[in-house]
Amino acid sequence: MTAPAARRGRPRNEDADGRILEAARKLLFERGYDRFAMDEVAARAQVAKTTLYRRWPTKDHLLVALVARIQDEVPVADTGDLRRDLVVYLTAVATGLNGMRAVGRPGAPGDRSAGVVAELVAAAARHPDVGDAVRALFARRNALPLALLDRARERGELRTGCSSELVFDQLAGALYYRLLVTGEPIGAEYVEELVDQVLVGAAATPRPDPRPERT
Amino acid sequence: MTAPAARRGRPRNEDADGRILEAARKLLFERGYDRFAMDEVAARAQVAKTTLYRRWPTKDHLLVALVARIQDEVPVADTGDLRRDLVVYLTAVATGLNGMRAVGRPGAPGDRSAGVVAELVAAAARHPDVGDAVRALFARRNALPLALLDRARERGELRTGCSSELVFDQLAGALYYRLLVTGEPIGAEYVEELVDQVLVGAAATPRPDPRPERT
DNA sequence: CCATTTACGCTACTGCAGTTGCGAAAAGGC
DNA sequence: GCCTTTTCGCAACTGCAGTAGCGTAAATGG
Repeated sequence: MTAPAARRGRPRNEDADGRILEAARKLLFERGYDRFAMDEVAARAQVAKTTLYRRWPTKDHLLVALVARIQDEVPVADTGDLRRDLVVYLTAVATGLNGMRAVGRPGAPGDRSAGVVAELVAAAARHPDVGDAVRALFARRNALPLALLDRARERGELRTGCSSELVFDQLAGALYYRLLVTGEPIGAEYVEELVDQVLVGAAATPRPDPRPERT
Repeated sequence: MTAPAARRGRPRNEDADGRILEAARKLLFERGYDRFAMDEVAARAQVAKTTLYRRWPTKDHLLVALVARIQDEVPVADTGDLRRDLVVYLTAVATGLNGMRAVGRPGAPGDRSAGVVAELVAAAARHPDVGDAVRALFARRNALPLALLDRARERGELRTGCSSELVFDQLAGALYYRLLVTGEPIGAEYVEELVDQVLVGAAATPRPDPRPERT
């Protein structure tokens, strides 16, 4: 796959890629995406600006390349306990998202901004190819939790007629909706409530109400 | 509330506001947000660029003002049938969102972009005050469907212990997640499946499976 | 009438994304 | 060794967001 190919002309300075991405990463975390200047990335990476644009046609493209690289692998537990596994996974996602809020900003405590994630979404909307890349990124990231749901379905724990995608949309959707739209914080309690609520709707056996508070 | 106030200096040309917003609206729909130049808005509205910036400190601010103005009131039916009312409302929202995709773009049929909505979200993330405005916008828009849920709860149709906000997060979240992240189209069937699924989880009386397909 | 206050238009400026053109460097093919 | 191909660095450029300074117009208060 990673064939050297030995093409015709002067070879690319592969070393430069790393320097650029590293410089970009630092600059992004220092300043955030808006005060992130391509000229300065080039300067810090000891590279001409044109070289930079030969690799990533726009700033947005560089951003997704950066995020794709940084993206810490969210670990997926698979203990067979669907509820617990989902809570673990979504909590990790929420923690990551909360961390993305403050990237490159003065650490205001009441920060309700979606930070880098919002810029990523906007970049995906601006350039079709960036959109494809972002979707591929998410598909890769979501493959494991989706498999979790499929396996629970095979064990007979989920209703037939409700697709795993739909269930996952509800879970991830609520999280991203909070992050991107309402801006409300996403705490651990919220994640648990959410999972419980969604699983009530998705479970095959009518579960008892997880929070029986009838007085 | 709309006191003339009769302040001290030269009064604002209120007429200009309308001209600017109208010119901006047209330009936005012609070109989309990225090829939308403030200079041209000023030119079309017969106004100096500085005047423009005296009213909206950034392009992002002008955008939200524009969207807040355009925002067609989504009608809320309240027939007492929660499922039907939610489907009606969310379908209207989905239609609106789908319409937002193509704004200012060559009408590519397979358009997966989130268009203006993504820019709105990014703008909200960039400027705290824009974020507040956008959240106020959504709060206003969502007040009625939330009331719908509250009323159903009063009728005893919803489980205790699951907040209306959480239910609404699942519904709206799935829609926005599809629009902004996965980019998948949001059809009428999807909305119905979603509502059914969420209501199974939220209903007080354990509903029968809405799609019994067990063979 | 005149001073003050605020809005307007105009021009010129900075900063940054992205482009263009060109000469030089580094590889392969012969 | 020479030609071709591709990358690189450099410098100058366009386009647009946003700003600054300044003279002028339109209102209020005395």
